[in-house]
Amino acid sequence: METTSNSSDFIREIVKEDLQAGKVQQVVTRFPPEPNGYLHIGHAKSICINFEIAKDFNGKTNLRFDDTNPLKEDVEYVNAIKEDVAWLGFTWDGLFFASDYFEEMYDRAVVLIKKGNAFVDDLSAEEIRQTRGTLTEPGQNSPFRDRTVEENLDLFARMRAGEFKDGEKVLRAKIDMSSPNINLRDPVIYRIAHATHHNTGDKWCIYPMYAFAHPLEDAIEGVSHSLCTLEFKDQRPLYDWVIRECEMPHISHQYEFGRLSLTDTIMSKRYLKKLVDEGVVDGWDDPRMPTISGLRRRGFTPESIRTFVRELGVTVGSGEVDYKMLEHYIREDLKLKAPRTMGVIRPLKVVITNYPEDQVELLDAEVNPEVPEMGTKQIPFSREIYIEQDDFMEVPAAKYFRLFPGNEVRLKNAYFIKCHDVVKDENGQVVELHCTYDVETKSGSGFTGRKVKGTIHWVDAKSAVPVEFRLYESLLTGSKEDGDFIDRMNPNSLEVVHGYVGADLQTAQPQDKFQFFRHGYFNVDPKDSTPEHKVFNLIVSLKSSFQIK
RNA sequence: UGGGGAGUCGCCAAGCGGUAAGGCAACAGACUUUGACUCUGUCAUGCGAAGGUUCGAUCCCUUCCUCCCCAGCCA
Repeated sequence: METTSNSSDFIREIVKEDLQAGKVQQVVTRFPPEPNGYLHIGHAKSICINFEIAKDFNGKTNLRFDDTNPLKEDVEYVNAIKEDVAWLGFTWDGLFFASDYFEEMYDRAVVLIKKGNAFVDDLSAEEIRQTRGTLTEPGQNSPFRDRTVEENLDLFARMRAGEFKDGEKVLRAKIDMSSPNINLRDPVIYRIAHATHHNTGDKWCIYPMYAFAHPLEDAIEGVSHSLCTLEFKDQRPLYDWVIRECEMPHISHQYEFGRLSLTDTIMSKRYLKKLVDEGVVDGWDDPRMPTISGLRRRGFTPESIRTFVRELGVTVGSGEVDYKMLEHYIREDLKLKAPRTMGVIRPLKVVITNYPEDQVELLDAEVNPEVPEMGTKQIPFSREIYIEQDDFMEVPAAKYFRLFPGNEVRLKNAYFIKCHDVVKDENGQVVELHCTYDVETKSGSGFTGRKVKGTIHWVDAKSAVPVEFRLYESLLTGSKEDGDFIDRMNPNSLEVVHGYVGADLQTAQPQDKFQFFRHGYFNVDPKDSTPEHKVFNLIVSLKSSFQIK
């Protein structure tokens, strides 16, 4: 279930005003990822904002790869990003690469040089850093700042021609070394990198920097509202400077919103990559990862993510959202979509001693009690079943109304059973229960003779399908005060358990989602699940107000 | 410290001078063949602080405090 929110936000207000004032004829936004890693839930926010705002105003949205740094980028990432955006449910109007515009960017840099607004600098990276000044002190002009236009033109052409080594020269914008905004202190706009680019191969050995390339990309595509996160706020004057000084015919404007943070969640691409590279997780799509592909494998739906993001709103605040809020939206979505079924995660065998030895009966069960239209199915029941270990206590805790010696409970969709004997192994561990059932209490029979407090789930032992359950917790524990990510890794983020599901799940397919009664929502793992050995990923557990004290 | 941004319930977030929406979480109760769902209640005399303007301020002014971002030839 996806909600439609008609609430506005400060960006939509700006767009509305621009349209009304005639400043903008056509709304064009873009999602501009750098293909240097996989997309995560934070990017999902940006994707939703860009696509949905454009849609609200009958505009267009481009998917544009900001591939200006060949050292970090790879086609593997561009393919993954395309898949993730599409899976989230968005269709881009134009598919572009910053590298499509390298030639024009070069030409615009030449325009800058000719106007005396850019110069080739021989200073080393270290020297540039040292002369940039500090937060409180202005920087110093480079000794190469006053080279003639002719010399700059010649040097820049030779940079492109490959006459210089990496780091030997850069092209810098000539703005103001004493600006209180450090981004305006003659920022580097081109650097030399003799590296093979995933798109342009070895055609180029100089690459534009983000601050120079991004505004040009937007202007070239006719982007009307360039939406980015808050940390780019200080770049805005530079963004406007580049478009103006490069004499771009279309003028784009940048607006910033607060990025998404989630509790106990790593949102740093750099660190996520590290987890992948070091094998801490099973790749970018490990179900514990906050990546789009990880959430997909975990079992989240695109609708739940979109609704979550929409309900978050668009603001300039920078808070940390409770992961419980994301969980709420996936529960809400799956509540009406996921078939109900029974699975026993930690099995305890129960023998129903008064049930005929070789009898098997089929019981009716609703596919989803909340959605009668989903119909019913039949599940087998016989003398031996498995129940959850947690659903039995030899010495019951306070307010415990599940199974214990002498107590009667309802078996979901089946009969009342009462526990008579407890079988233990040599260590005193309970290994089996002997119960009796009451044939009159059959589910659906309308029996009202007596009531029981508890209903527990079960799986018929004979037809049970052994499966693997993967139970997840967040990758991090504690809070920021507890240290860096490395100190906060949760050792229990994955627990693998072997149990049983009913025969009705024999045909479950990868990515099928179910609600196991009284447990939670699970997804059939698409990577490790086979027809013979099914793996179920815990998406989110059901809420519970009961705690054994 | 210079520049930029933000401070409304535990979290997110409306509010745009007329007397604090909503969602998440939490708690209490009802219902229950999921201790789920659903339903019903409770949950900021208060909007970072202190002054001021005003009949009236979360919204305007002043000062102060706290947090986040910027000193990559990353994006």
